[in-house]
This record gives sequence, structure tokens and C-alpha cells, in this order.
Amino acid sequence: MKAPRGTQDLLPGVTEKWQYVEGKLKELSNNYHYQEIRTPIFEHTELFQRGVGDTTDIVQKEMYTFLDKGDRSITLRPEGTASVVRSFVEHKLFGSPNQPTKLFYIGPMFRYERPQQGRMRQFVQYGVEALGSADPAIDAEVISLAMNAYQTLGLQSLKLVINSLGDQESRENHRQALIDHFTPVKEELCDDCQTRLEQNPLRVLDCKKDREHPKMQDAPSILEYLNDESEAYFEKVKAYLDAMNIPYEVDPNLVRGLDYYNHTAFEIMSNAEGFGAITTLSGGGRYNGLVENLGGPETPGIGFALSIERLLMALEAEGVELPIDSQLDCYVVSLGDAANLKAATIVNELRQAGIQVDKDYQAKKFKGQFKAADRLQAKYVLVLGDDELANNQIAVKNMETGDQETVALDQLTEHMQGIL
RNA sequence: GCGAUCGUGGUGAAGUGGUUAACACAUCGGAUUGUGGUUCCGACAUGCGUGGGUUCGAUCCCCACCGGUCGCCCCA
Repeated sequence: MKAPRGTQDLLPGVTEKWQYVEGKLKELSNNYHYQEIRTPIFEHTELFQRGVGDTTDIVQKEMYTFLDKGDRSITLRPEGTASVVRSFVEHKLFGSPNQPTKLFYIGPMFRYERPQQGRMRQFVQYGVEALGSADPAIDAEVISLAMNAYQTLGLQSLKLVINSLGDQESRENHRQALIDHFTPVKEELCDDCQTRLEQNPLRVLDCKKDREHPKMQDAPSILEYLNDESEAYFEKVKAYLDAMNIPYEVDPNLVRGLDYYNHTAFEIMSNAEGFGAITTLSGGGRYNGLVENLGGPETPGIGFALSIERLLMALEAEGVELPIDSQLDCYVVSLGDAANLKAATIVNELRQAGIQVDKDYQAKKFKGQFKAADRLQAKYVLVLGDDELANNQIAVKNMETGDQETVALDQLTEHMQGIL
């Protein structure tokens, strides 16, 4: 039996890294005052169709959808925002006096895709959503949090790309301009783009295949179609980023694959050498209208999500060592029935005193037990044999220096607490 | 969904159409009857992803499937 394609087991040795990273992200969330929300791992399929958008790749070809025993169409969540907004609406969080509602989540997402480096069918996302504010300052806050998530872990080769998709009116005008621009050469575009031109012309812009097409070079930029209000909003977001000393690059072709975005859109990429083909570490944007679309009151929102897998890859690529201390305080070595029995109680007492302790369970000889202790990088080995037992003592050996001393059994816990 | 490439023990990795599938590391045992990281000796593949086929005979040839890796599309 093997784990299903595109999934992976995280084993001891790497789970420590995950714990560390997740801990840091939660800490960061608290600093920004985002609170944790946990939503189900599966939802009604309709939520994603309406929330993420029917024309997106995610909905069209990447969802894990199945019928449950009650013939309900269920989908393993492909992203987090739709669920969070659904929950926000369902529990009427918009009614809370504390607005905006600032939430974060961390958990597995599922997308049916061909696995490759940095892309799994089950992967873990950390993300935040700020609902209830249309202040450009909160756009900047979310972007700042996203950048900070990487920087606080020690990453440096980062590139922040931002764009504005404008409001409804701006998007409509731009959309029409795109249709007018590309329709005359429709036949020359790739199959996907011919479809996109009808369903979501904006996405023609980020097509990789048609990038060299002459009509692509002078395609109408969304930035030229922003109405005054949208432009002012974008300017303010940039002003906040400037004020916060967060460097960014404006890319008018940054479109994002999900339908719900408007106004601010951004992506963070890694510049690290040898990072592989997929350089996007995280992405996000504003989604005014999504809450309404999912049955709530008119509520603006913005959020972003990052993949822990890619974050770990970036750390690896930049050679960042995480400060993970997986050492063992003590390893108890014993030989003989009486000593073994006593050793078990000693181990128990030390553990209750909050000390990390382990012992042999393989019936190994002294030598083997020492090798095991060495391999586990135990700081101290406590030796209990017939001699020690007879004198109610135990030998405490410092594995780093090789020094060994004898301690009375009834003072062992105290002694260990003193030297650790 | 498309393309490339790969699939031998815990790990890395040789290899051949035909009795016992190199080697290294790791692990275990012993040399050293109660003390680690060195050295020496020894042990260690339900048999070479799964299922078919070709053949007197296949781990090595063919086919299918599954899986890994990388890339395309797209994204986290």
C-alpha cells in the first residue's frame, strides 16, 4: 500500500519543521491580531462553484468532487477563502461589534493535479481573511503580514508583485476593451484563450502560450481602465506600502486565477536559485462582493494564502536552518532484572519532572544501549547496574565531555534539574 | 489533461536471458563478560514496482497498469 498520488507522509524529522513553521505563523497571526478559524475540510460543491467561480481552472478541472451516501455533491476544499466567507455569513460574524473580522486558518487543501515539485494534490495552506473593511490600509496590512510570514522565518529572496483589477465598473470597461482588442485575432490564439475570451477575457492576459502574440504586447491594460475611485484606491494601497518600506513591483498582467478578486491583487514569489519551475509562494487579493455573492450583506474583504510546502522549499533553497532542538535530555542505561525494574521507575519520575527521557526496550547490552543514546544525541546517560543499585546510586555521564559522576538515587531528579 | 524520464534490500547504487543478484552506508552480533562516536570479523533482498506476454528459462526483451521525478497548462 502506498499513499495516494500527490499526497505525502510527513515523518519524524520533518514534522518538527512543520511544527516550528506553523507555530511561527500562529505567533505572527496573533501579532497582527488575526484569530484562528477552523472550517470543514469538505463543503457543498456549490460553494466553490459560486465562490471561486465556474470559469476557473480550479472549479473546471481540479476539484475533488464526489457524491456522498445521501447523494449530496461534496468537494474537498481547493482553497480556504470560500469556506471562511461561508462561515462568516452562516454565523453572522458581520454582526459582531469588532470589525473588521480578522481570521487566519491553516490546514490541508485539495486539488486534482499532476504532482510535481511544489505541487501536491493535498497541500497545506496558511491564510488570512480580513472582512468588513474597505480601507486601503488593511490591504497593506495583509500584504505586510504575508511578507512578514516569510521574513520572520529568515527568507530574503522575495519579490512582491501587485496589481489592481479595479471595481465592477472598471472591470466591465476593461473586459469590453479586451474583447474588442482580441476578437479580430481570435483564431490566432490558443484554444484555451479562445474560450477565455468569451468567459473571462482577463485571463487571456496571463496566458503563457500567447505571450509573444503581437496583440498581447499592446493589449489594453487594466490600469488604464481604472475609474477614478479605483485608481485612488490603488494609489493609497501603494502609498501605505511605501510608507511601510515594503518594496513591490506593479505588474498589470497579474490577474490571479480566481474570479472573486477585484481591486488589489498580489503575489509573492521566490527569487532563490534552483527553486524549480514554480516560483509563486503565495497570492491574495481583495474580494468585495464575495460575501454578498454567498448570501451575506455587502461586505468588503481581502485575504491571502501561502503554501507551507513551498515555504519549506524556499527555506531549503535559501539554506535557512530552522532552530529546531530535538535533543534528548537523558537516556537511562540499565542491565539486570532488578536494575531494569528500577530504571523504569526512574524514567517515570524524571518525565514527571518535565525532563525528556528515554531508555532501551530492545534488551540490548550496555554497549548497544550507549550506542543508542549516542545516536539519539542524549545529553546525559544515566547508568544503573548491580553496583549502583546495591548502593542506591546511579552514574550520570555527560555524553559531550565524557565526565561521569555518581549521584544518590533519591536526589537524582533534583540533580538532573540542576544540570539541565 | 499533455510530454519526458525513471522504478533492484532500511538507504545509495552495480548488474546479467540460464546454478549462490556486486559494492558501499546503515542496522544487528562478536572481538572488548557493565559504557558511545575508531578498528577488525560476521550476519543481513519474501528475490529485482504490479499484472500479463515472448522464451526451454527472465530482474534483465515486449505490452499494459500503477507509482516516483521533472516539465507544460495553471496555480499555493
